[in-house]
Amino acid sequence: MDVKSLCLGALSLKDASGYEIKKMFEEGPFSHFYDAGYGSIYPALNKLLADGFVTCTEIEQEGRPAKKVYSLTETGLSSLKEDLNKLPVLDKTRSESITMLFFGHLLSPKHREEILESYIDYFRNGCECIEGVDPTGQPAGRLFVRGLGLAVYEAAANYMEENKDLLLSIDEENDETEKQNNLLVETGDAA
Amino acid sequence: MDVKSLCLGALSLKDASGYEIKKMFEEGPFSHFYDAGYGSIYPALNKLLADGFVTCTEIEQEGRPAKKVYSLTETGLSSLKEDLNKLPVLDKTRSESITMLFFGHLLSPKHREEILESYIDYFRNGCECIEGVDPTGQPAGRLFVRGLGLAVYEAAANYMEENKDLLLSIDEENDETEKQNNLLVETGDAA
DNA sequence: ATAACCATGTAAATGGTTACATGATTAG
DNA sequence: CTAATCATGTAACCATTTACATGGTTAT
Repeated sequence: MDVKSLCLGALSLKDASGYEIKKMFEEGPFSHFYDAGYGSIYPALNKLLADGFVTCTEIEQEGRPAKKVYSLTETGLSSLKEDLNKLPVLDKTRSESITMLFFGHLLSPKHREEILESYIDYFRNGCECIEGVDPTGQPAGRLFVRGLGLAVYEAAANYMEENKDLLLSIDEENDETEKQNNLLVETGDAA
Repeated sequence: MDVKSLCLGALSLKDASGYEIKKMFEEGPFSHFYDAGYGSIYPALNKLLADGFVTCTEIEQEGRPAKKVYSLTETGLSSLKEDLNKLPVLDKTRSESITMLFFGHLLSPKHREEILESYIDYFRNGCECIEGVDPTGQPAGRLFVRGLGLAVYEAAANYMEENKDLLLSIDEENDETEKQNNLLVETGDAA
């Protein structure tokens, strides 16, 4: 599963241009479990076009640049189904916020709280973003994923709010160490 | 934040060899929010050694290959703290399981259930894996992250178990479409 | 005016995975 | 006897990100 398959997936929902596919990835429910930039979408679409998995119609617009709208072909749909019927690769999550909180004892209290608060905001925004999309009439798969995203984001935000003090308590525990650490950061001149 | 910073982080907990760092990533609470293979860890350690961020002691062992145990230097610790005091990059999650369930209507009912069940197992195993590590005496940061992982995994597993029927109900809704889709998969000969 | 949005693309750089290479020991 | 564990490393490959390049329109 790469950006090519992802584009095929997006096009299975509706015909779209590269620009619109990007929007689908970052605005729709898509954004919460996969992402892709222009630098990967445009080459992917050109590759799919060359392979006959999509067709392309150039559409002139008044007062806007022309856009290339892509449609799935029958071979494109078959290819997508083949991808979809493989066994999924295990999830890969890369969270710098969690990594930083994990090493909370090396952080200044101020920065630790800053990270915590913006991470809570991140999940609350995620919830709002999902809730903002009207689920009426959506197929079961998308409803399921929507609910899963909501459940996970809410659980994360709630846990963090309820356990803030666990992280903030480091201050009292390690007060002396903290001071030394901060001194080191101020003094140290690493590359 | 790359594998180099991650190695510095691991070494801030205790001195270790590349092999041991890998184990920390895949067994400890680490595994749930970041991962790295030998192909990135060994080059990272050599780079860190060349930069003076770590020192290396070769330790001969009876009946085992010699191992290189790395320790953080003062500049290494400063560098780690610098990394840690930046603003974290937003989480990046890549879930093929969710992508596949999202396109549930294009999946055979059997495969859809298979993905769902093994995804639930994945989260349940994640919980067991986290619970399997004794939290006694761990610093606040690690306790916090431990609890967060547990909360998120439990929420995901519970949601999926409670809403299984949402996905399995696609069969009745789209019975005719399904048959056509399956026919297409069997007939189609995409590259 | 200035930023944001619409719209497409390429090239270089980054960073990581996979496969390969080696080899002894121990547990099932 | 076979698989797993311990232990290190390189080279090729791959995918994606970032920076660059261009340019009109619309909203603030």
